[in-house]
Amino acid sequence: MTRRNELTRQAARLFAQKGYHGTSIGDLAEAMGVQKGSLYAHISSKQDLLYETMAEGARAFHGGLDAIPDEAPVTEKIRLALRSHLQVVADQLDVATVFVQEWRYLEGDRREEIVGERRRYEERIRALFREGRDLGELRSDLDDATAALLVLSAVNWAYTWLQPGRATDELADRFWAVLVDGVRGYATPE
Amino acid sequence: MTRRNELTRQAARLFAQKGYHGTSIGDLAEAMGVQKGSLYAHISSKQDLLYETMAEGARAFHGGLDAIPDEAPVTEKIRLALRSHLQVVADQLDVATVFVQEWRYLEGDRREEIVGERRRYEERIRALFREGRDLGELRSDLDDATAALLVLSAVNWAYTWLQPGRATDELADRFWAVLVDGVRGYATPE
DNA sequence: TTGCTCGACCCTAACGATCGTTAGGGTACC
DNA sequence: GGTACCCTAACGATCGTTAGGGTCGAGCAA
Repeated sequence: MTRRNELTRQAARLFAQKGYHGTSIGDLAEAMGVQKGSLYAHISSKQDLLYETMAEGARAFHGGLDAIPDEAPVTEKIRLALRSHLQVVADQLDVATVFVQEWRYLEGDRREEIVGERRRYEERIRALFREGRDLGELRSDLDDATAALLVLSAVNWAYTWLQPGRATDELADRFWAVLVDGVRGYATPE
Repeated sequence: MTRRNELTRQAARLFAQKGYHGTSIGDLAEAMGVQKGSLYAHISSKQDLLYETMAEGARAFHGGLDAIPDEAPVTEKIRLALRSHLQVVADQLDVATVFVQEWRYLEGDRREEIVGERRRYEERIRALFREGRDLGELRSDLDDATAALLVLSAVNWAYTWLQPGRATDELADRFWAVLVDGVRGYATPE
């Protein structure tokens, strides 16, 4: 683990804990056991650290979806997507936290870039529900945009309550069970 | 509208837009068309403004739930709770935004107070699902804690996408429809 | 009507602290 | 002789906050 990587990790941790603007270069230096001026041997600005954390988050979330097999049934793909997302949050809680709530402090082109990654990710999730309805694997009268929004919102909030120690996959499956069959437990015949 | 109230409103707006630490007293003064020192005729610290916004948020969210009739069926109560929550977010988007994502910058006792209000609110939602399962209005094998977590997470994220102009109640009902009957549309017989 | 007070509101000017960043020099290991 | 790493010391800017003084209209007494 190079010194540079350690700095990125500490930055993710502190940004997650106290926010980007709430974390000073001095805080970061203290966490590294170093004078604050010394950090500039590794970075050229505080923004660098934010951007790097965001880029790592984007990579992790997209990478998770990439592993989902194309030929699986849609409900299964949704289940795997839920697992993947929560797994990323659990494995890299700090990075995920920053990715979700500190992106607005990015400046310039990097901001547009990360916003684009976020949008692309959401679009991939939305596509699952659209596809599922079109293929007849989900109910024909499904409001797929709303369903996708429900799921995306839920997992985007996961960083606030997810405990990395706990069985994350099982939790994802429980989410999935509620989502797929609803809370009432019998379908309304049309 | 007193000058003091106008300041609180501007604070909510700026805190929502740029974050608590990202908003300076100078920014607030500029929004009020005043020199920054002048603000201290109205407040005694920047924290005051944050606390006040949070308190207003807590009041609004709890007030919404209070209007739900006790004797209604549980599924109906859940529908009304969804409507109420989204309505508060739509009506007071700035306040809701700050309430949801800036609470961690509160300091001292006020922080504990607001955290308590948040927890109490979530408990009221959880109770709906527990009660619904116990009364047999929801499926008997329902994981009520997970269902509540799903809903709470989804609505807590609403401030990021909700557009106050759009038909909020209808949107809440669409959420409810997905939640109640699921995306698959037929129950798995056990 | 005039004169006076009071409260609401704002000003300028500065305080000490902290911010992110830079310059220039030093040590130690490959 | 690099290369990786860290130091001290300071820069100008901005932070939240305070002190002290000023303006203006409403309310009331003469």
